[in-house]
Parts: sequence; C-alpha cells; structure tokens
Amino acid sequence: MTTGLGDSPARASYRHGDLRRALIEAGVDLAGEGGPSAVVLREATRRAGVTPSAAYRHFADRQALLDAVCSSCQALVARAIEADQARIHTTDATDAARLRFRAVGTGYLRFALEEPGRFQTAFSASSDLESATSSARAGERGLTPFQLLTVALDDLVTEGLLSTEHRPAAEFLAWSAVHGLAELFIDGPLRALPDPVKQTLITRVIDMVEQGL
Amino acid sequence: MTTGLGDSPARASYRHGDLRRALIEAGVDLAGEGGPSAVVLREATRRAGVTPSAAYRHFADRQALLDAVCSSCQALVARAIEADQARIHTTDATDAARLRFRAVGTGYLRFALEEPGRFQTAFSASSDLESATSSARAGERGLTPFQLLTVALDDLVTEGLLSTEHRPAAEFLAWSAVHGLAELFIDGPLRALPDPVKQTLITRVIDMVEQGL
DNA sequence: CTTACATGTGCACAACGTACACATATCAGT
DNA sequence: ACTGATATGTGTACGTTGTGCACATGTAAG
Repeated sequence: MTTGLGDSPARASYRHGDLRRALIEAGVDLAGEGGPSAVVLREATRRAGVTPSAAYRHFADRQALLDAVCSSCQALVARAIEADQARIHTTDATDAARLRFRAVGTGYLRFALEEPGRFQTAFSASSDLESATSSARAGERGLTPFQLLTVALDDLVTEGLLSTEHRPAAEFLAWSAVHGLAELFIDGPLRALPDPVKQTLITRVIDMVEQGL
Repeated sequence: MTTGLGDSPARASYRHGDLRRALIEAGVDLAGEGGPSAVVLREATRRAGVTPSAAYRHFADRQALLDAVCSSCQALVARAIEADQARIHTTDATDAARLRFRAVGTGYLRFALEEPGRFQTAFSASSDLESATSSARAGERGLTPFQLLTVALDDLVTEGLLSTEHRPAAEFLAWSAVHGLAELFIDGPLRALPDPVKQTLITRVIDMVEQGL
C-alpha cells in the first residue's frame, strides 16, 4: 500500500475535497511546463496526491481532462486580452473601439509569447463554434477570446470603422492572421527571432488585418 | 523468435534494403491516418516488417523519425502549391504573378483540407528558418513551401504589385493569415463548416492579405 | 443504523519509447 | 579467398503511460 506519504500535507480525509479542480489545476501547470503533450494524467494525479484511477471518477479519459485544461487555458487567454484592453484610456469612442480591437490581437499574441505551453494547450483540443462560447473558457467579463473578438468587431461597425458589408466572417479573418502568427512564433520558423522583431511583426500583422478587412 | 512470417513478402535478405526510407514512408502514412501523434515508432517498424530496435540504426529517437516525416510532408505541401500554380494560364505577366501568389495560398489550404493529418504533421516539428529551406522539404521545383511564397512575393514586387517598402517580412504576414485559417479549419472552431463556406473564407483571407500587405 | 452512493485504492494489462547485448550481412584490405 | 571491421537487424528487458475492474472507505438518506 502506497500510503501517500511524500505527498504534500497528506490529505486529512480519505476524500480529496475537490479532486476535479485539483486535477485541472495540475493540468494547467503541466501545460505551462511542456504544452499539451505534457498534460499527463498520471502526473496530474501524482501532483494531486491521488491514485491514477481516481481521475476516472471525474473525467472519462485523458482527453476529457485535456479538454477541461484547454478550457481553463482559453480563459487565461481571455484575461490576457482583457488586460490589454483595460490599459486603454481614450475619451474618443471611435478611437477606443479601434484600440480595443487591436488589443484583442496584442493580448492574444502577448499571451502566446509569455505562456507558449498554455497557449498551445488552449487551442489543442478540437473545439467547435459552440464550445468556443462556453463559459468555462471565459475571462472576468464572462467572454471567451472568440467572443471578445466578436464584440470588438461589432464595435468597429458601430463606430463606422468597418462596413456592415465586410463584417460577416470578419472574426475568422482576423483570428486566422493573429493565430497563425502565434503558431509561427511558438514552434514555427519565427521561434528564434529577437523580441523587438517579433513586436514589429505583431504590429504589422494587426495593421494588415485592419487594412485588409 | 518471431520469424517475421505475417509480414508482407518476408524480406528476401536479412537486410532490409532501404529501411530508412521505408520507415519514413510508413510514418507519412500514419501521419495521414491520424496526424503527428499517430506517427508511432513501433507501428512504423511493424509496417516495415522489422523490429522496433531496428529503427534506432537510422534515427536517434522517435522525434528524429518524426522530423523526417515532417520534412516529407512539407514536400507534399510544396507539391500541392506547385499543382495550383501549374493550373495558371495567362499571357499577362502581371496577372500571372498575382495568380501565382494566390495559388500559394489556395494550394496550401487545399492540402490542409484534403490531408489534415499530413498537413498538421508537416508543421508539427519545431523548425527554424534554416530548416524551412532544407531540400528534403522541397517539391518538384526544389523549393520548400516557404521558398515558393518568397519567390511569389518577389515576383509581385517585380510586377509592381507590391512596393519594396512593404516587401520586408511580407512572407510572414501572408503565411500567418493562411496558416492560421488552416489551423481553424483543421481542429479549430471552423472544422464543421460546409465546404463552400470554407472556400469562401479561403478567398476572403487571401483577399485580405493581398489588400493588407 | 443500515443501506446506497460517491469517491479513492490496488492491481493488472497492453502499448509505447528506448537501451543493450547479440547475430548476421556486407565490404575493405590483405 | 580469408579476415576483420562495420553496418544493420534481432531479442529481451525496463520504465512510463492510459485504462479497466474489483475492492474499500467515506458521506448521505431512509
């Protein structure tokens, strides 16, 4: 019998309390250390001070755990975007809308560069359009990254910066460009670029989107 | 002793002949069936009719095999681009340059949709800018996908369709947008979209790039 | 207080990557 | 042609992973 000695404070009770949450948190940590493939079920249970089998009381399989971790990571992306948007101080509504839109891109890419592992994990699990709006993936304002982008684009239309004609599907165009750059940065050919160059590219990609939409 | 009976024609010789190539080919097949994670060393050796250990005479480890498979898959991407470019019939040089540029995008995305597993594998292994120009990743013309894009952009400049001012780093902007769309298609939220809608998005993203560069 | 349920344990199994000693095919130089 | 040296494949073994199942133990309901 493995007594569980060696685990942190050695669970007071036989029950864990909130194993589901603990496993997700361990998973998010692992994701930060090594990306989606590092989200290993056994290691997560180890960190939660629990037997591998215990995980199956809360997740159907490893993929289900990874999905949950992925949702948590998307929530972190949402927070990164919100943080960049919160830095905006403008009285001009039109300018504010434009900057909020750009902040979606900068926040997204800043997170990708600061937390590559968690970023990759956030978009590793196949999600469809419904799950892209699930509340588990939302930030403080209760909006997912995708929803933050949608809102920002709607505001562009409201402010007359984007014609209603070009509005449809604009989120996918913008998302493609920014997400693609993130991929090239993280494990694409742009990985080794010095940071200032990366910043320049970020600006230019967002310029391209703004101009090309 | 596992005689190897059950393997296809049961190797004539004790030596395989070209195991390295056979393993890569098996790997490319596996990639097509299940993406990068399906490129399993043991399964590749099984398909080559050989013991798992034999692979280590040709590859340092699984990652080395995956790298080689990745290069092969990039070569397939190059061929897909070349195929789209070959369909162009125009006497006007300016028009041709523009269409060749767009064909880089359409070929890239067509391959991503037709062969999602191999496409993902092509860009799964971390490659830097040098390896993006390695000949193992080239198509018939001896150019990698990245090089095909670079050439297409240079031609745009030659034809006066792109100012030299905007030329620098343009490949990364274009690549970001197209690659990002591919990701959204393959295991992103756009996976379930009907094909005609996908085609429309492809056109619009390339429009965006052309206009926003 | 007992019975049901939820949750964690222990053990087992197959698959994977990989290491190492061994066997055999091929080639170089005498 | 004989003899090493070298290249390449075999056999076996070990640790790790995901996962299933019988069992145990807390917690709650009657």
